[in-house]
Amino acid sequence: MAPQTRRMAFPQVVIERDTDSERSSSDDEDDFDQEENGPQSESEAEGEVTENGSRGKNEEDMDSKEQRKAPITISLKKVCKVCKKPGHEAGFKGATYIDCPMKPCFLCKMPGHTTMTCPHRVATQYGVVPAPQRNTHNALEYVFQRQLRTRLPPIKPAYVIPDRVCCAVIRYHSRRVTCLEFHPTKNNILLSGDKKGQVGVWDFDKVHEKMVYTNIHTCIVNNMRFNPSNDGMVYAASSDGTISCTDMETGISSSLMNLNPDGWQGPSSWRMLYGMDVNSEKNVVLVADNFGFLYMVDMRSNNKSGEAVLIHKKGSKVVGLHCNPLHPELLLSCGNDHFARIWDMRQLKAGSSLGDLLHKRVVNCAYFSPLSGSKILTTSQDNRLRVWDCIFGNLDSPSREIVHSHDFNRHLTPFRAEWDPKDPSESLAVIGRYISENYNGAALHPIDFIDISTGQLVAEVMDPNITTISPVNKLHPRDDILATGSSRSLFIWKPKEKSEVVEQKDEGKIIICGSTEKKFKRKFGDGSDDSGGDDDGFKSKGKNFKLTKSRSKSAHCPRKVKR
DNA sequence: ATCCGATGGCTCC
DNA sequence: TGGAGCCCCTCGGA
Repeated sequence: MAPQTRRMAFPQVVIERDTDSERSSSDDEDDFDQEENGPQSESEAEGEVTENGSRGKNEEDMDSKEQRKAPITISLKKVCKVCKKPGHEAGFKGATYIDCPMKPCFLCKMPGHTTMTCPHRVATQYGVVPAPQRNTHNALEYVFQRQLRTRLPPIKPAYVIPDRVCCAVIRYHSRRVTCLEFHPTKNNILLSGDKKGQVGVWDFDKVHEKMVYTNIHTCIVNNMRFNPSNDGMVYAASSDGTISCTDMETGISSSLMNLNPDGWQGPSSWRMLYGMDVNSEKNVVLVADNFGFLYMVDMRSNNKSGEAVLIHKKGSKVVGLHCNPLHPELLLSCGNDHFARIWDMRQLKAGSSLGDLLHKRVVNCAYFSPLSGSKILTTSQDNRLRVWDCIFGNLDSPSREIVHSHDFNRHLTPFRAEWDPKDPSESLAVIGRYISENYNGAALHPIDFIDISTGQLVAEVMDPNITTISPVNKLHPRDDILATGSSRSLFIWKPKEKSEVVEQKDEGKIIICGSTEKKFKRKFGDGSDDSGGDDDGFKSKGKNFKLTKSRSKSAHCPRKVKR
């Protein structure tokens, strides 16, 4: 197979097909056949495995006869760890993952090919299902076209992609990061929540200062929002069943609501809060739980307002809530019942949704577009982003489906495609990628920038030192900055040219937190490892860590991935 | 180096 | 409807 290049605008990274993969079958023969009796056919090998697997009552007799005849030869023929059949083997060959050919494509879920040859991987816009031509000219759509569409400039501006890590805190959290939120007015403050319930307040202009509040929640922080009338206060919804309201300066926190006042009575009664948003027009915090219910808390009185409303299938998790930025009466919810739903806040009762957007799998998140609020973008575990171009039009099917790898659901924070809040054309979204690519010998998981109006991959950003998956990403509301939560670490990305011109005092710093500092010092290179000669040194208060820039074609990766 | 476990959703019965 | 068992690229700690 000829090497294939991925179609992309920026950065230019040539993906070389790992030649190991192409000779994998011959490798199998060479590496795994331990027989001394010469070559053996596939069927014989299979028979041998079967025999080993079904050793019955006569096994001792057979063994003794064979012992007398000839020395025992044990076949070490390996079987595929996925389908348990011999002849092929799924797993990493170097930094390239070889799929089991017996399974449907891991990326697009269609049978007949593997991820390696999936057309969506070779050219990502291949899988975009275009918007159907509809003739639905209703009055609402007419109003929308006249009043709202005119606010959007007809020509898309050039995208600015933050693609260089300018600072990072390694192991800032003690468990994996679950959510991020930029401060609404202070440009350099990033909030992060983790699986343990801790909330970090990171000033990425003062990288060395670590501030993590540990007493706010007892388990997963699922969503955070700032109080729109007091940006020193932040609300957080947690799987401990509480909404917290915390003063960012002091860390003093109060609980607005507790769904488990009697403590742990078993998993069937424990309520967890997932989706959350604030509606500043109506002065309420909206939260939803793992049993399908929506709750509202008045922000002025801090009292629960009204009764809980069943908005998704009873007993299913409601993972996302989003208030429309322009129409305060519109609410969008999504959950594990495979639906995203549009609601009228004035008529909130079970079964009265304005629209039900069906997905094939769990919906990780659903967001209105950030400026006009007239589009919807959802991330579903069926490896597809879905776009509805106009919420006032026909909602029966999405305008576009974009195949994208983000379906791993266990042990990882769910991936969420996030709008770029600065993009006036409302077409740029960012989302981490689950599947890895072989970038010059390292298996890296890029963060993708996708033009959701075309399905085209605008950019994939990665850094050779970030070998973990980055499911949590958020774009800055005003600056060209991307924040990433990857495992327990936080990263701040800026555009290359910009960060080279505007050097801030702590720019380019990496701080390693926690008890495993020595281990990470080795990993990131303190002179003792073979990380190559031309890395950029990042000096930070008496320590000297190295972090290589994201490179384009000449990218090299100091740390080979061993699997 | 290797193993293990925390975990969530899905399918099958 | 509910429980058992399964699962395909994790990640970090013992």
